[in-house]
Amino acid sequence: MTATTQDRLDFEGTLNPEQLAAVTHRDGPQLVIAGAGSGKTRVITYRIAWLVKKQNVDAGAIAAVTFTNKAAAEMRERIEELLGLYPLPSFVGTFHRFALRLLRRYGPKVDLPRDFSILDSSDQLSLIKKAQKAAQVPEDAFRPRAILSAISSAKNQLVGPAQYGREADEFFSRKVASVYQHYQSLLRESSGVDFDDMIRLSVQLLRKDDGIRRRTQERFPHLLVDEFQDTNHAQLELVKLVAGAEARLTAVGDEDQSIYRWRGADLRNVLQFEESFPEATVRKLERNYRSTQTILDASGAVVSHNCGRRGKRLWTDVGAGDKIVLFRGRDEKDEARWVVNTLDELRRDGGGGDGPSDGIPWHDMAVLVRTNAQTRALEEELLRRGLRYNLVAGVRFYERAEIKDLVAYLRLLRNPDDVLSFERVLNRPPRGIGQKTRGLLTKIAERGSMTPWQALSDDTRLAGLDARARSSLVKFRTLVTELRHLADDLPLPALLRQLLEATDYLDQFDDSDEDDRSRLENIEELLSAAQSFTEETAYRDSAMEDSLSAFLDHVALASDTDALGESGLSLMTLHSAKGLEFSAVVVAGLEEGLLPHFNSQALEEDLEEERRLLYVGMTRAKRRLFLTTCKRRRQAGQYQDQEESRFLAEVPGGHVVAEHSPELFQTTRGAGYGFGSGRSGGYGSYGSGFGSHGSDGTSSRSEQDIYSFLGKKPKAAKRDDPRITKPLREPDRPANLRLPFDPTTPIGGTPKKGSRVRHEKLGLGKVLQIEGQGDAAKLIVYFDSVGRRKLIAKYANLDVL
DNA sequence: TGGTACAGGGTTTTT
DNA sequence: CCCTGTACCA
Repeated sequence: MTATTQDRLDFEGTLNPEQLAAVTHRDGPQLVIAGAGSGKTRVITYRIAWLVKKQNVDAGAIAAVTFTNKAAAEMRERIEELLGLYPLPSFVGTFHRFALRLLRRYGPKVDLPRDFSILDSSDQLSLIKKAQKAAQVPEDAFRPRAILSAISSAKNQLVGPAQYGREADEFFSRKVASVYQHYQSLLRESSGVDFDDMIRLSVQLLRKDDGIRRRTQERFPHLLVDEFQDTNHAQLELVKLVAGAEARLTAVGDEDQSIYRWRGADLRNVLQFEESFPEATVRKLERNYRSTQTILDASGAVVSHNCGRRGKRLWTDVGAGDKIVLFRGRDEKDEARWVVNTLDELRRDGGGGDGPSDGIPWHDMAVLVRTNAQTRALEEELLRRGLRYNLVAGVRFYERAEIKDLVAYLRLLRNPDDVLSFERVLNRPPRGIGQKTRGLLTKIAERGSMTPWQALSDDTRLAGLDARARSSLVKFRTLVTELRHLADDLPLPALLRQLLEATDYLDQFDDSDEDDRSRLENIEELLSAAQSFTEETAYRDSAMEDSLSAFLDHVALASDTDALGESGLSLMTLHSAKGLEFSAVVVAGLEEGLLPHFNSQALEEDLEEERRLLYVGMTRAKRRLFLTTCKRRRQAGQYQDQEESRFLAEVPGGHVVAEHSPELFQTTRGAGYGFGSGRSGGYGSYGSGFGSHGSDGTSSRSEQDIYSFLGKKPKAAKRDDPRITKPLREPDRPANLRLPFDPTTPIGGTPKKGSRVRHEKLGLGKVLQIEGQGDAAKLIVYFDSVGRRKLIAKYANLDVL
């Protein structure tokens, strides 16, 4: 059986010469510069297969490290395909999971408590605020986010609080130093570890303990690292320590796709690889299997304006393909209409008249934007046309309040001295322990230098509290104590159900309220996540001694993005597009201030990163690429005139066909300057397009009412959460929301209580209540399609029927 | 204690 | 415009 798999594995026949060289590389470190679409995952997985099958390396001696869970999962799957029934490498996972493994095992060596909790970014922020209070660094002068990011970059540079304090030589950094000190003690006291510390402390551990370092190196003599351009200093050090002197390391990356500088990623790790690993071999994969030559040349031309790169030239043998289309629109609505129109056209006939109709399905197309706010106009247009879409964004599952609450309960059951979880859960659901009682408890705890839980456990310490507060607190104590006993015997899903029961957690929600229903659904998904986690780990690892701990670690590190929907156009930021590909791609909003973004225009390094962002966007396209830009755009509520992005001038004119909106033609001097060659003569080439648009359009309505955005984002935006792998409901059909909108219908008078009304997007409804008067009035309307909504009369633009 | 009112600020985002 | 976070009142 394994023989068949083995026979199928034909390295020479499947890989191109460069890939083969990387896969069969002998000892010593190598850096593989893998251009977009050049098969880097294939190189990593085949190398592992090669090591195992041709070099007889024990699979258990291989560790493959990635950045995201998603990449890790994909890699695992593909290795499994290649290796068949061979045992899998003993580690395929993220940097943080790797670090976590070390720390769970050897934590005490670096002064960590046994059951430490992993803080997410909102936990971090609240701890920072506490630290600021303790350090007397006022929040209004020193924004917690700024402080946090300073501390985070210090940690990424492996600078601890003491060293930071020594080196802080100006005002701000002295404040940071002081908060950093306090923050670290608070972390310690609350048994917490943040993401940055997971790496930093692992490095510390391996540096200072020769035995553990040697054991770790012996354990993983073969190390592969993906997305090396995203590593920060601390991660590089970790790699060095694990690789050791032998350094049988394969690092794969692409400096042109480094887009996480703001998060500490250090391009020098790629550019100066040989300094970290002197014996290194550097290879390049330049053959591209994804895009047309036009797309490769154009994107390559753009990114060649960067200095910080090794340089490469991608090629393909699929031919030139269609030209890139540049659209200049009047504003973001105009842009959205054109984009949706053009893509719809493409869906129908594949576009560009080349041969028989081969439409591109919606799910194989994407619109990429720089900022999340840009998706709004696009969403609106898609909703208006009743088209389905996937918005890759939104609140992450494990960051939703109800999920965080329940997870905090679980964390508390594992470790009641986890102060953050304790405080989160203390009065949730409300049980009469408010600010005052909480403050007193904190004070008692501080006085005895203990955690709130320890203070709560000691009756004599509660003596000073008034009877009501004390009884609430004692009730809470009993609740937690009982749940902790249950936690010892019950399997996780049952424990969660008991927890919901015992806390009356679900009572806060009203089944008839839309938001509450979605919260209840989220809780159900958490339950099923716990269920499948338990089943899976039990199956994989029957010796799983502590499923609660394992689940909590899983939850803390989980956040697989993008289980992209089966159907529907994808809308996402350029950042979240990395690693994906689509037959047709639109990069929208090529304007100064957006791409490059305002805050990244000053420093050359930042600017280069913006350019790479565009490069990443362009190279997502397999066949068709569109770029759009507008004359003006509504930002933060106001229209602003926009300049075309400087990057557009870097796209070689010969690869581009320019179009512009007739609206632009009407309102500005002749558009289309700049791209002399290959202009297709302006509007109209995209068929059914513009004639109809002009008439429904912006001119007949004022700008104000166009932007009457209601309630929350459309339901479709909330779509299925990708992190949980249960079968997902289809996103709510925008068709529900679509209603014939007739701009000629006059607005018929003032809505009164009980009036039947019609809203452009929400459809028919009945006014339940009115608060306030005139334009400022707030209406509570019950809509047939979406239920209760609160609207501002002025913006709601309701038709009274 | 907890809801509702206003001010302020608004890249990107994984772990 | 929309979200968050804090201030104030029931």
